[in-house]
Formats: sequence, C-alpha cells, structure tokens
Amino acid sequence: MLFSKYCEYLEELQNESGRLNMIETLNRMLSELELSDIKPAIYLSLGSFGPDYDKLVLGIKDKFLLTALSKLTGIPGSEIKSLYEKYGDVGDLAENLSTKIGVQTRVDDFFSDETVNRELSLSKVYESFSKLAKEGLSNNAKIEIIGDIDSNLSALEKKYYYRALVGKLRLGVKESTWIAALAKYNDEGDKEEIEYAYHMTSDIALVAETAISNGMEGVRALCHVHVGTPIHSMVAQRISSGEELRKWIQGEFAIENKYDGYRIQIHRTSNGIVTLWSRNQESYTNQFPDILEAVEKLFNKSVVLDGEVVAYDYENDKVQNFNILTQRSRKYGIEETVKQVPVRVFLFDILHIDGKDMIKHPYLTRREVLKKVIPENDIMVVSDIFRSSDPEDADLQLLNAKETNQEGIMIKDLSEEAIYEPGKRSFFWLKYKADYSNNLSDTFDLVIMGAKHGKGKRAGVFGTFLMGIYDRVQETYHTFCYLGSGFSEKDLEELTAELNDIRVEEKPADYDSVVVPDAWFFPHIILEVSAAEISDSPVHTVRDSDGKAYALRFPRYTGKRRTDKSVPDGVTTLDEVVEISKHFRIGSN
DNA sequence: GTTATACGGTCCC
DNA sequence: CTCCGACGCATTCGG
DNA sequence: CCGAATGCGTCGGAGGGGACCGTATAAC
Repeated sequence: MLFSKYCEYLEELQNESGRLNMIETLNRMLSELELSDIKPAIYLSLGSFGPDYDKLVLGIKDKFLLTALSKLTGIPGSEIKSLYEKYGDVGDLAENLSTKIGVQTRVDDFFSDETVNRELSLSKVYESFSKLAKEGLSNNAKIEIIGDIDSNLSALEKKYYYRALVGKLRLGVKESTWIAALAKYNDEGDKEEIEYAYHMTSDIALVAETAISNGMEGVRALCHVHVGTPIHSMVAQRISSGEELRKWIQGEFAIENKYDGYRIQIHRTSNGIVTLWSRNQESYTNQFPDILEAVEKLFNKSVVLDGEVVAYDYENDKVQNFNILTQRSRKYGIEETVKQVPVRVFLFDILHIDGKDMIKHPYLTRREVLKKVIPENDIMVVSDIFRSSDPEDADLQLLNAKETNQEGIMIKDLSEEAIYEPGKRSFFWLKYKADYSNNLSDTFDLVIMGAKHGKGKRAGVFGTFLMGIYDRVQETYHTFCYLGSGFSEKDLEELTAELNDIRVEEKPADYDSVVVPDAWFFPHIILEVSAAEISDSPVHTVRDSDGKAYALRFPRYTGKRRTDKSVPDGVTTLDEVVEISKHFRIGSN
C-alpha cells in the first residue's frame, strides 16, 4: 500500500466520530493491505514501531522536531514555536508549514517532474524509522533522514509522518480498536479469543497477521502462556471506601500490602533461560542480575511468576522509598548499584509451571502452588495475605497502611471464579489507597505562578500550571509541582482567560523557580491540590532548613478553586509543607 | 582537548 | 501514576 | 409499550514527579 493511501485512511479515522465507524474503516484498510503491510500498518496506527517487548525507540519528541522543522524549512525557530503553540500538534504544524511553502515546492516539482516516482510505500516509510532508531546518530543526521522522507511527502502525509515520529497519532485507535475490528473482519471472529491471544502474546500485529492468514484456528493456537514472552499483567480496579468492595466481591477476600515498587514478571524456560519483564513488557533482564541469579539457582522447571520488586533495607527489615528503587533502572554501573540498592521481590501470583498454565485457577489455588514452588530464600518471598469477609477490615488495614507509611492495600477476590485475567483491569483485584479516600488524603492550597501551553485536545488553552507555596519568612513563592490533572475543559478555558489578564512579561522578583514555564503570572489564583505523597525533588524549590527540596507525587486539582482565600495568606506555607512532609511519605529512606 | 552543565527523551510509578 | 469526556450498552423513566 | 433519559464501565488521551541516558554546548 502506498503511504499516501494509508494516510487517507488515517485522515478518515481522524474525521470520524464513534467507534463503530472507525472499526468499519479499519476493516476496509485491512482488506486492502498486503499481508506484509499488516504489521507496519498496525504498529504505526498505534504510534509504535513493534511489539512493546521488542520495539524501536527513536528518541524523538516534539521539541526535537521543532528544531528539525526549523532547519528543514528555513523558518526561524521562534516562529515555528509560536505556530506550535497554536496547533498543539507537530503533525498539524508540519502539514500547515508545507502548504505555507507549497508554492516553492510546486515550482520544484514542475521542473523535476518526478511526482509519480516520488510516491513512497508504507513499508518504505516504515523502514526509514529503523534508521532513526540506530544508536550514536547525531541530531543533524537524524534531521537529514527525516528531511529525506519529508521532501517526498504531501501535506497530508507529513501530518501523519510527524505524528508517527512522536508516537502520537491522536486518532482514538488503540489495540482494543483493532481487536474489535479483527473480530468483525472475519464472520467467525470471536472477540474474546482475539483479545485473549493479544494479552498472551503482547503483540496485536502478530495476532492480526495470524487471524488473516490462518483464521481463528491460528488465533486459538496463540492462546496460551509463551514462556519467555511477557504476558499482559492483570491490574486492579480502584475503590475509595471499604464498603465499595462489596459492589465487586460478595464473599471472602484477601487483603495484601500494596508495595510501592516495580511490577515484575519472571520467566524461566524449561531449558533455563530467565527473562524479567516490566508491567509494560519492557525488559528488566539486565537491570536485576540479583533476581536473575536467584531464579537460576532456585528453579529447575519452566515457570512464570508475577510480583512486585521493591528496594529493601535488609538490616532494618523495611521496604524503601520508590525513588530509591528507580536507581536500579540503569544501563551502566549495575553491579555497584546492586550492592547499594538491594531489592526484594514480593511474589503474589504464578501463571505457569512446568508446562501447565495456571491462569484459569482461582487465586487460593495459584497461591498454594506458588508457595510450594518458592524455596526458602531472602530475595524472593511470597507476599502475606490476611483473609477476611468483613469490609470493615479493609478500612482498618488501610488506616494501618497509612500509619506505617505504606502506599495502600490490595483486596483480592477468593471465590472460585476469580481467575487471573491477563491485560484486564479486573474487579477480582481492588486497590485501595489513602489518597483515594476523602478523609484520609492531604490537600494543599497552591497559587498559580506560571503555565505551559496545552497540546492536542488542550491546544489553545494552558494545559498545565506551575504551582507554588508561600514562604512567610523570606516572603517568596517556591515552586512545588506542575499541575495538569483534574481540570475540566471549562476549567481550563476559564483559567486561561483569567490568567491572560494577570500575565507578566518577566518572572516576578519574589518567585523562586528553576523551571521556566511559557508564561508567568501575578500570584492570585489559588487551587486546592491533592497528592499521594511528598517526595524529594531535584528541581522544585520548596526547601526545609537543611536545604532538602520537596515536590508532590501524583498532584491533581480537586476541583476546588479557593476563591475564599487570598494571596499570600491563604496559600499553604513552607512551614506547613515541611511539617506534613514528615509523615506524608511512602516507605523509608 | 577535557570536563561540566543543559536539555530533551524514555521509562517507572 | 490521575483525571476527564466520549462512547456503547443496559436499565429505568415517562408519555 | 416504546422511545428518551439516565447510569455505569471502558477506553483514549490529556496531564504529573523522578532517575537515568545521549547529544550538544558551555566552561575550563
């Protein structure tokens, strides 16, 4: 298929509303694709370049493309930047730049008369992305590659080419859309089976190719655990009160600690090859040689395990703060960091053992098998459960979790139906965190200091705000976090209009900020903000007397505009933050 | 020429 | 990770 | 009784902090 034809389909999707129409369009596209084009067509439509566990990473996002476009078109960077503020999308920007310089292009075409030969195929364009993913390319080399493709594209093609480069097609097409389309594509198509095959292989394009070349029989053959290939993890539905759990779980349930670490899936093939995988099917195999070694030592069967890895202080028997663990995600100096940041894996599930899938068994059965399989050792332990049938226990355990600085609790259905549901946000598992519950969460009254322009559906309004607290001693404002979650579209429109009236050219003298937003404002608007914890910050400027800086983790607008409070007295103070930071923390340091 | 810093990108939550 | 909004599907409401 | 209204769950795409990595550039 020609890239131009492919883009016409994308444009159609862009203009459609309603999932059913999109599915119909995707099916027309499918029927026209060569078999060899199916994978590129699907990966690209998702803004990706391969299955998650083995995809190309370009290292290109909007900021880079703005400088690239400036160099390619000769338009000054400042002008490109202000146009980007307007469009909020690099694809839309590239499309419109191209019509802007279209006159010159057409003159060139007139003399070269190669318009026909210039039509690029979908596969050709797709191949070009692998050139960009090569390591050690200079930025100029990348721009050259992009320019080579760009010069052969129409305005419409540019729109989707540039969107693909940043991995955001903004079409409303994701894996589940393709699953629905594939189910419709073939009369026998069973949506459940296609979805299941996808969750077991983590590769929607493989499932599509299989469905089209081998039919449902081929798809069914994919529906099992492939040891060595990551499976989509089951994740929990959230609840905000103990009694809410009765909506989903009728009988007995298990309460577990919710560990604040990385989700990890551990695979060992029958011939002893161990691989480790993240929640999003990225490899952890190189990151955790300590876990790798333990698995190699402890098992002699094929096995797939599910758990959470945390940084662990073995001396004091304490789970450490999440940010300590993140030091383990590195490419260099791994051996030293293994010693500096020891970890422990809390296992809570087993998906496969010795040639048999465990997925369809109830939780207690899976746990029994898991316990039997894990030998006594330090680094890999089976997480404890507390069995109960009383929702009040959930509230009690959550209180206890908050007291002991834990993230929250997990509640798991113990009925016979409660199987492992790969890839699902399942109601068999519920997560219950203090910051979901109104009476247990802390809030802050922060003042808007600055803002950045929104992108995509937030183009034209401010999309995120720089929020600050007030220091009564120094009489200065310090940045505490950016805030972009929790706003309705109306909120953003109103705030944008209001803020434009109090916008100032320069950063006010009493603002202490390292980060630089697109716009600065007089301190005036106060918003209520809630968060999960206070973390140490390398960029924000809320500092205690030791000079340690803080920021909010998972900040969101509660919807409460504090018009009842005024600046600066109504703004949360430095002293208050320092006080709250002592207990508003998950794990130990 | 070498080292330090800035900036953007990718991934975890 | 959190949140909003659009959509699809099921159930209830009201003429 | 049936179309309209409402409720609920799902999905996609906005947005957050932080550690690390790679490239470019400034400083030495």
